[in-house]
Amino acid sequence: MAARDLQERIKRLIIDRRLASGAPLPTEPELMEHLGASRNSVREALKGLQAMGIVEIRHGFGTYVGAMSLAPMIEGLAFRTVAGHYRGEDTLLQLVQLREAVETGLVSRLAGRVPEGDLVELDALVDRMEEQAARGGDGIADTDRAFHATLYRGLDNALLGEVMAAFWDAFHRVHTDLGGAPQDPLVTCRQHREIVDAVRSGDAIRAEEAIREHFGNIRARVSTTGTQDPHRCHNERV
Amino acid sequence: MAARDLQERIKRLIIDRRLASGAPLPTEPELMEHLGASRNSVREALKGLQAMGIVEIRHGFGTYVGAMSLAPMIEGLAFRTVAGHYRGEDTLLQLVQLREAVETGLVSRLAGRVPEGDLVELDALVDRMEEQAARGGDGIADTDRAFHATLYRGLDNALLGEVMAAFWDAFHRVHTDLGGAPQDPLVTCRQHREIVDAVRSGDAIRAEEAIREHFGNIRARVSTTGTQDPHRCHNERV
DNA sequence: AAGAGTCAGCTGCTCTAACCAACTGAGCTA
DNA sequence: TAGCTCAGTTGGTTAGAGCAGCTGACTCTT
Repeated sequence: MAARDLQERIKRLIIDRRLASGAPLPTEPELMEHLGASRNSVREALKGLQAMGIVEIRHGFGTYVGAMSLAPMIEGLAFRTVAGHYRGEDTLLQLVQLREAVETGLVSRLAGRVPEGDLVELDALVDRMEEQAARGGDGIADTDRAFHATLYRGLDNALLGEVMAAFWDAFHRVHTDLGGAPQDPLVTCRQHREIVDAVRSGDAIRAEEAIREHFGNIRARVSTTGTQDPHRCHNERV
Repeated sequence: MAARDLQERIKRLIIDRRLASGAPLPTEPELMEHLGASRNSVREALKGLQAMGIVEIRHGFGTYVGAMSLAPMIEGLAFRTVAGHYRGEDTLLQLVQLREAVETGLVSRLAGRVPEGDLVELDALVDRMEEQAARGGDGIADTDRAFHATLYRGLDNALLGEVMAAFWDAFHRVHTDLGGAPQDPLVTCRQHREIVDAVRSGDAIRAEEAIREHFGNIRARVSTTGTQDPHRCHNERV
């Protein structure tokens, strides 16, 4: 009763005081008095808000308004996918399809509208990706993530970009946790190059096709990922 | 230190034991012993997991594996949007654009692929919507939600449908909380009818255009929503 | 014998009080 | 002046007690 209520009241406090991300919240004793609850209840409420990214707690320093990033969503999506996977569901494939559906829709809108500066940056990222592929593939995942982030920057909508990045993160994290088959770096590089070229040419159909082929490659890898016993890979992050 | 770790260990417990949604978790005393932590720490960890929808706590009954729905994501998105809005940011518009971008991408894929049964259901929903519009608009929001949910059912991907529904919920909740301008029911009905017809005809371009017009209408409403003082509408849910 | 009411026992919820650990900043020392 | 130390603040953790909601078995009534 009280706990749920406390969370709402703390949220209202943030709204009412127009607190921006990073702004300090009252200390625990202050919140205790302001909310008329015990320390324990206040802390439990804060823990819940922390899990939602609304609040950020720094030991020995204070409590602050959180970045409200989509990190909690990534957490939830990833766990949901891993848990479902181990119970024999096709959750990982669904996650890939989610990304594919959304990204094909977005890229056709992007075709021909990406600023030249971003296109140059994308080219550079693919260059780096090829370089990393030649050296064994170290750090290629980060480059891949940067590629997608840069691509969707042209949409001029921070939220949209964040959501795309969140889906990418969730997929990547689950895939590595589950010990999925690594991608062929050369094929991946070629596909990314094609995406840049297609977007630059302004051909929406071709861009969509390029994304679809890229995801077709990913889907193939996912399908080969069998259900492993979780006890066998205890370094996984869930 | 311990709290974050405890959450991970509880998550691993769910994974390792292959617990499905609704399965009972150990009681608090059992978790205390199993995890070697105090009651308080265990509870704080559970509160965090509860906020992420991973765990469901029922007073006087027990703790269970949660439905892992996207409800927490809705919560986070909604709060982020409301908080940003009151600080003068265009967060609500960004949320609409997110929906528009994603749904236009999906509907073009849906065109001509929706099963006849779903199409009939969509027709019935629009019929009901028109009826509700004539009677003053009561319950029209629920029908609208059902419409979008039914539409994307044809994608045959539960996760995708849930994400769409989550975006709808987040927008709707924020819009009502902020006391946004109500839509013109008749226009909305006409636009939904057009969407069904377009999808049935199999014309992807037309379907996309129908969705875009629908969102153009929504965007217009959003733009007229000024920043109100939160103290003036205390029945808002944040 | 069937039904309703009661109570014991589980469960999670809240509170108090004390101590531990991380960080900051003022003041001291070299 | 530069660096160190230490006291004070903040959150982290533990402990123990009592409150509150739910279940199921027991008992009493009909």
